[in-house]
Amino acid sequence: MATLKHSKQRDAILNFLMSRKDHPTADVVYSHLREEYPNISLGTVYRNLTLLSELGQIKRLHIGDGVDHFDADTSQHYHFLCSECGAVIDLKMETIDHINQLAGVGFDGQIAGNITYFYGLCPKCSAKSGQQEGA
Amino acid sequence: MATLKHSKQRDAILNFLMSRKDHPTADVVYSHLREEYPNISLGTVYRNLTLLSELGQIKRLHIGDGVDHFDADTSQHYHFLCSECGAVIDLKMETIDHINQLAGVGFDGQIAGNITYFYGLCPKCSAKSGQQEGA
DNA sequence: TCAAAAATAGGAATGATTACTATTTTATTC
DNA sequence: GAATAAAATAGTAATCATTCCTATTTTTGA
Repeated sequence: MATLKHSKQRDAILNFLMSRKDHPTADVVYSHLREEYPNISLGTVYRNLTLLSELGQIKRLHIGDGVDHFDADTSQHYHFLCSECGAVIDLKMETIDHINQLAGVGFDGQIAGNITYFYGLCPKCSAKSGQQEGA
Repeated sequence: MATLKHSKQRDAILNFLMSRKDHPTADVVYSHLREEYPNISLGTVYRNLTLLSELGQIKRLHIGDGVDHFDADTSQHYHFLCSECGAVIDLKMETIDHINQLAGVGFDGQIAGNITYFYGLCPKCSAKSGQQEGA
């Protein structure tokens, strides 16, 4: 893969990801892309998602639910995972990179960064649970 | 599984985990346990690791390398993942739970906690890389 | 000792992801 | 615009971690 060649499928995958504020899995991307490209293969979706993340155009998220999620927003932000419905939501918050310093205290290696995500109840599930308790 | 019955295999799995300060995968546990129990099955290892983690006696770690790791140290601590050799190392550092407050600013859901791990070069790989640069 | 419940061994099944290959598409040169 | 080489695709097979299934064995309490 010396020089990169254009592909409609890759463009469509990136465009689809950019149109979403949730964080789709490869399978979700595949399902939606098939509406426009009925013959697109899951392998193509995976290959391009991997390629795009290696190019730094998207981020691959391992949030511990056993499936990779993808995010076209490459700006600095954090993720929240709803323990109830599994939704992955962006958190626009100040950086917490100062924790790297805390982690480095008394550690002889080099801390390059951290992976952090938050969990709990998303706004929707939080509202539901509030109602039920009240009822 | 109403009442829990004793099993030598489960004890051996927990003992093995407690004897290690790294964070073995199910397959590593399986390989070592086979020395003592040549007929132990991988299914038994997985079932007991899952059971023990549900009982809160061990922790299951998703560190994003595609394989689950297990940790018999259930006390508050953080983990470091070496980008070079894949080692998982304990970091004894002060709590960073204040980041939950930061994450909650302007978020309508409920933040219950965070999953955080650090990455970079472990002490050994850090030393090696330093030598090579110098040579 | 006996019986019921739980655990095991062994292997099959699942599900996400990657690998393989013949064909198609893209980009470049004439 | 045709010829060509490189890259991408579709479709499918393979891989790998993990879970599920079932007949047999172990544990435990009476």
